[in-house]
Amino acid sequence: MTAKRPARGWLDRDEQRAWLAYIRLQLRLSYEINRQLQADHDLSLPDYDVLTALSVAPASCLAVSVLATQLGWERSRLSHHARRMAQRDLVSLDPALADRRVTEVSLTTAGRHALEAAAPGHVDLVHDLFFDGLPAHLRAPFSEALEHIYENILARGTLPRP
Amino acid sequence: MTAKRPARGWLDRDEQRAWLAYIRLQLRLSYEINRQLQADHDLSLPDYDVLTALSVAPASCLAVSVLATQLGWERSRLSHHARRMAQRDLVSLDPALADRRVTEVSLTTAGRHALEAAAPGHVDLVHDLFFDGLPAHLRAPFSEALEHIYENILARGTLPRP
DNA sequence: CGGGAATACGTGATATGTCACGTAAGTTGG
DNA sequence: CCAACTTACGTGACATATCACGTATTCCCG
Repeated sequence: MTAKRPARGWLDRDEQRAWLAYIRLQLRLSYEINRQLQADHDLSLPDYDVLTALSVAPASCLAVSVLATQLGWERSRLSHHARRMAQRDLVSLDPALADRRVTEVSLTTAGRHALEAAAPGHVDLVHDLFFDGLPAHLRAPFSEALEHIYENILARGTLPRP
Repeated sequence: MTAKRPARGWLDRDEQRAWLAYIRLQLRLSYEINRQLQADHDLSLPDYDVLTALSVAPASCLAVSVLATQLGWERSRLSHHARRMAQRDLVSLDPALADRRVTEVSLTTAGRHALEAAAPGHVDLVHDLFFDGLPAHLRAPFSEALEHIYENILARGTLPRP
């Protein structure tokens, strides 16, 4: 009985459908979102992700490692990126008092303003591209499916749990 | 009556849930997949996408523009990327006979072998991370939701339809 | 036919991401 | 209290992506 699980190395028909749908959606969507942020606000999507994560953190401030884990980035990527954002005065980097190995990334006033300026347009785009295409009756099962898959990746993936 | 559509610039509770679930899934998943391909087969995910698209094309060969549109890439990105892949002998680039403006990208024998070597491990990873987390009863609505959103993006996005 | 518009690419400068490695600060067992 | 380990980052070399622009070819229309 091999009906539910095809041979290793292959996807069955339904799986192919789901995977193709996921992949091509993801490609288009990230492209469009990146493009809008860049054109309208001089922010890349990674910039926006960093600003958003900081804005919901206590004191708008997180250690590099913690922030990297939350975003699902490698630390060294964040290290480079944060330095560049600091040059643009979107964040600031300061050694932590408690543990001097730690560097804390915090949102500057300019960074907060940039985020507040970009958020409405970004959210509108998400609405137009994403939610306007998602029929209401599918929203709950869709979220549920995403959450299940996410949990599974946390459990089996190589990256630490946030 | 503003129940179904919140003010411009914001997401309602359900929408936030769906969007957060989508974003964080996407981040982790692309990270893990990239990582495995790179570590096991010296291919990036973009490399893999190019090889896959070519492998299903007639004569394993497509014009740069056509391939770029299929992948949802800018042409110049593909131009650079294809040149690098050609240096590694994964693809070859030749001017088309019919229209000399056109460059055709085709799969080399080595490229096909690289894809065949990488595909099973890649597919297994997709299985483990993605489908093992997706309950069977959610698979159909999940695919349907993705397809609806994709269609909407094609209709409203800036990139041409494949 | 001839000349301007459109199409298909390539390129060079620059921004961004990745990998391997190094250094410094904290932690711990003897 | 100090040598070995671990943790937290930064850096430099390199790979990749993006943007603005240039060139060659084809199309189209008067």
